[in-house]
Amino acid sequence: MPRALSPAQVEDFRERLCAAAERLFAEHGPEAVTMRQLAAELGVSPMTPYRYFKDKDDILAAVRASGFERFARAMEAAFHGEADPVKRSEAVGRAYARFALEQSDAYRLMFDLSQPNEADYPELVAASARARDMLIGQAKGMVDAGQIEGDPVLIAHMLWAALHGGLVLQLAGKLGPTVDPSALRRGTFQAILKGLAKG
Amino acid sequence: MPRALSPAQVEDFRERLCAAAERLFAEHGPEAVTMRQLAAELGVSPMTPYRYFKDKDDILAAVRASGFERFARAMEAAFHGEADPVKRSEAVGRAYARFALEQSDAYRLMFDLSQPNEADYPELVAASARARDMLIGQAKGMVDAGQIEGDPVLIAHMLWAALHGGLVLQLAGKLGPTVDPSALRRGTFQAILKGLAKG
DNA sequence: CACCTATATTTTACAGCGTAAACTTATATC
DNA sequence: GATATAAGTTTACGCTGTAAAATATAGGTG
Repeated sequence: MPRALSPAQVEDFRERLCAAAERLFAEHGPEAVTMRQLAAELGVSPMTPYRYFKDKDDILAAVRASGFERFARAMEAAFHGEADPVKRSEAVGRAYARFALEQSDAYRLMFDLSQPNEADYPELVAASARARDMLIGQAKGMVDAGQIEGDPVLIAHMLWAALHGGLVLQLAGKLGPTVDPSALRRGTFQAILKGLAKG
Repeated sequence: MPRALSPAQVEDFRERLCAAAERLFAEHGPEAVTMRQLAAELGVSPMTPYRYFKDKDDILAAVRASGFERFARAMEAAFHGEADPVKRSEAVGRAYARFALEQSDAYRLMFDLSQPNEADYPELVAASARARDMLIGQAKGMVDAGQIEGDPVLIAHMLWAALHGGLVLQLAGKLGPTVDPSALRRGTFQAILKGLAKG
């Protein structure tokens, strides 16, 4: 079918390849997955993906960006499902943790420290920023509601860092056998909010 | 010089190779560093390292273990430099953050999510546990001093997760331009301790 | 209809990878 | 000094990502 691939066809191929890549990257790690495997998965020759992606790194960036998009969507859904600022913040926090644990492969890829080529991929930057803005808006809601006091941006990052840190230690298997990850998250959240309480 | 390599010679070669590997891994990422480069760095043939390490993964594990060892030493030094439990906890926290930032390449390698082969390398497990025990002991000190209340193990992990999370977000460049990383760490620490304060 | 042209796709090819196996070299023991 | 043995090198193989060349297929034009 040469002569002009429609944008829809291009997008379709990109999505199918990303889906396969996410599954394989998650299962074996990005380094262990070869372009030949990826191509075989879609039933095309090894060089075909290069018409749709610059190179293997570009595929990884696309997979990570799609992860950030689903991540942002999950938190936005939780946000819109609750009206009360405190309940909202709890719901967003739960959505965050649920995403990280249920789609831990995606989460791992998204926050992998050894992949900081981020700046080269605008889509990735945008999707990542969307997730961060979500968290900041949510902290602002709690401050505006008079629940806590302080700079909403700083507070958002405090909660984010604590949540992310706990999840990352859990995923890395560094939590020690007696620590319940869920209790850790709840305890940290409560302690921080109590520490920031107004008055 | 065949016939029997003394343990000291073996250890010497291992250490020299680890030093070179840490530098190169940090600079280019472990995947981008080849065995041939590593060998050339020591002036030996590409296969010589295989007499001292099982394979490339084994070298990475050794580098990470040595990072954890220096990490534990840095915190232990901070611990012994202060007597008061609260000052101690602050000093250990500062030592933690200083290590993560000054030796960020090592820290990155140590906590890289995509390297969970940990269990296969007892040395690595031991060195990692030593760092964790340090943090737990320090939280216990604060609880015993009556400063805060709760399960010391849980509290240690709360502080650890918050600290690690903030550092990891900082190293991944996800903090946003208006957030001062140091203020973030201090704020989180204070909020958690205030939230856990006795009475 | 046939033909040409533009592009999607495949084929081929290459340098470089980790490392197994064969080979070389040099000493410690007899 | 001969020999056994371990350290170190060379060679070789099946991979990898991907550049370049070759092929196949569609639409526009006569």
